[in-house]
Amino acid sequence: MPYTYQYPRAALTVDCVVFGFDEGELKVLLIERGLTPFKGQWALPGGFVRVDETLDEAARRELEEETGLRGVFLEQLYTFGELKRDPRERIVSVAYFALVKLALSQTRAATDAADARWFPVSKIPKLAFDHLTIFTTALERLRGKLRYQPVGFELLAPKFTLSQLQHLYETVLGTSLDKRNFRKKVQSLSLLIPLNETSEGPGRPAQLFRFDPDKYERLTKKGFNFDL
Amino acid sequence: MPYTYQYPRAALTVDCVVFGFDEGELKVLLIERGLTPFKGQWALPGGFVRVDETLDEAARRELEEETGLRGVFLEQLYTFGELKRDPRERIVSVAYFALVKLALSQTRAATDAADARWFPVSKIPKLAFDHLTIFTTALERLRGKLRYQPVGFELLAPKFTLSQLQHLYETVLGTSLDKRNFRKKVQSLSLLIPLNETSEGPGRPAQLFRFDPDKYERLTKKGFNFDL
DNA sequence: TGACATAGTGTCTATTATACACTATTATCC
DNA sequence: GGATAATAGTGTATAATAGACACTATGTCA
Repeated sequence: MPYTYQYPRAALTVDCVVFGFDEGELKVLLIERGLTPFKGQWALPGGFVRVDETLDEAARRELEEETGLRGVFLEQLYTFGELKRDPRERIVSVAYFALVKLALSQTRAATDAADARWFPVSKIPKLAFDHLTIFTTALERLRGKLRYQPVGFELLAPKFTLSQLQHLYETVLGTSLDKRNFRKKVQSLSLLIPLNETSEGPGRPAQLFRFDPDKYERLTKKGFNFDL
Repeated sequence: MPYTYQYPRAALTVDCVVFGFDEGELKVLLIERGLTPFKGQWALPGGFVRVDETLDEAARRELEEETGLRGVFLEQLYTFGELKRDPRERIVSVAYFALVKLALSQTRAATDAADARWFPVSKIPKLAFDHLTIFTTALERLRGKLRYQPVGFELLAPKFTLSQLQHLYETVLGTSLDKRNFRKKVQSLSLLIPLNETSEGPGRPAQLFRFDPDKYERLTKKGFNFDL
C-alpha cells in the first residue's frame, strides 16, 4: 500500500449509461456484477479512474473492457458525489452517457462482469449503488438533447429511412408525430443526404439517407439551431 | 501522512464560476491566490473536497470561506479531468456555476485568498490553472439556460422592473430586443407578480415585479416550457 | 413650466406549426 | 396474374406565434 496522502481522498470512478435502439425499443446496456459489493446484481458499466488517464479515457477504457464497445458517441453527464453511494468507502463517480448504433455493434461481457445485456428502458431491473438515479438522469438528458441536437443519428445505422428516424423520435420522446409534418421538418434542415439505395423488407422500399455531420458543423458555426 | 491506498488517487476539488449583474454588466467573481501555485494570480474560488462532504456542500463551503457568499443559486456545471491541469499533481475538479443577486450581496476576501473582486466578463484577467476554460464553459451554459429556464431572476434583486429584466437578457445574450415584444412574451408566461411599488430614479417610475417560483414549479410539472 | 429621462402600450404582417387522407410501390399468396 | 398486405410518400388550408414598428404617459429637476 505505497500511496499515502496527507488528507483522506475519495476514490474516483466513471459509470456509463449506454443507450441503443433496436426492435423499435430504446435499450440500455447493463452488466451483471462479478464482484462484491452487489455481486450478481445489474449495474452500469464503469470502474475506477486511473491516475494517468483523463475521465474520457477512463470511460472509453471501461466501456471496452466491460462490454467490448468501441468508437461510440460518449459525453459527460453529471458527477455523483453523495456520501454513502458506495457501501465500501467514499466514491465519487463521473457519469457518462453513450449512444450506440445497436444494429451493428457486437457486445460481449468481459473483465469483472459476469454478463452484459441490453434491457428495454421500460424494464430496468434492480440496479446496484445509485445507478438508477444515474440512469434516470441520463434518460432525461437524452430526451432533452434529442430535440435540439442531432444525437438521434447516433442511435441509427449510418443508412436509415425517414420512418426509422420518426419511430426513434416517437419512442424516445414517448409521443406520436405526424408523418408529413415530421418529414417536412426534417427535410427543411437539409442535413440528410439521400442515397442511391432503398430499404429492404415488406411493403414499399424506402429511400435511404445518411446524416451529414460536416454540414451540421458548418451550420452550427453560423448560428444555426437544430430543432425537431 | 496517515492515509494510504492500494492505488494512487487523484485529488478532488470544486471550483465555482460566480456570475453577478451590476451596473448594466455581467460580472464574475475572482479571487487573488494567496498560496502557490499561481500565487498572486486570479482564479476561480474553490478548493479541496473533504471526504465527509458532498460535492454541493464542498462548493458552498468554499464559496463562503473564500468570498463570504451564502444562499446563492448553485448548480453543477462540468467535471474537468485533464492530466496536467494542475502542476502539482493529478487533480480533478468538479466545476459549479453560481448566480448572485449582486446588488444585495456583500463579498469579502478570506482564507487563502488575498482579495476577491468582480470582473466584467469582457475584461477577465489571466487566470490560474485551466480556469479560463471553466469560465468559458460556464458562460456558454448561462447563455443557453437563460432562454429556457428562469435563471435570469437569480441575477436580479427580488423586486425588479421589466426594463431591468430586458437589459439583463440583452447584456448576457449580446443581442438587442424589442421592448414591446419582450414585455408581451414575459407577461404571457404569467410568472411575474406585479407589486404595489414603483422604482425610483430618473424618468417615469416603473412597475416593480417579483418572480413567482412556486407557480413556475407547478407549471413545470404540467409540462410547461419557459422560453424567452 | 418646460426639458429630460424612462415607462408603457397595440396592430398589422410574416413565419411557423398543425391538422388532415389519399396514392404509390413492392412482395406475397392464392 | 390479380388481389391483398405492408409500408412509403406527398400537399394544402388554417391556426398560432413571432416580428416589425412609433407614439403617449409619468415622474424629476432646473
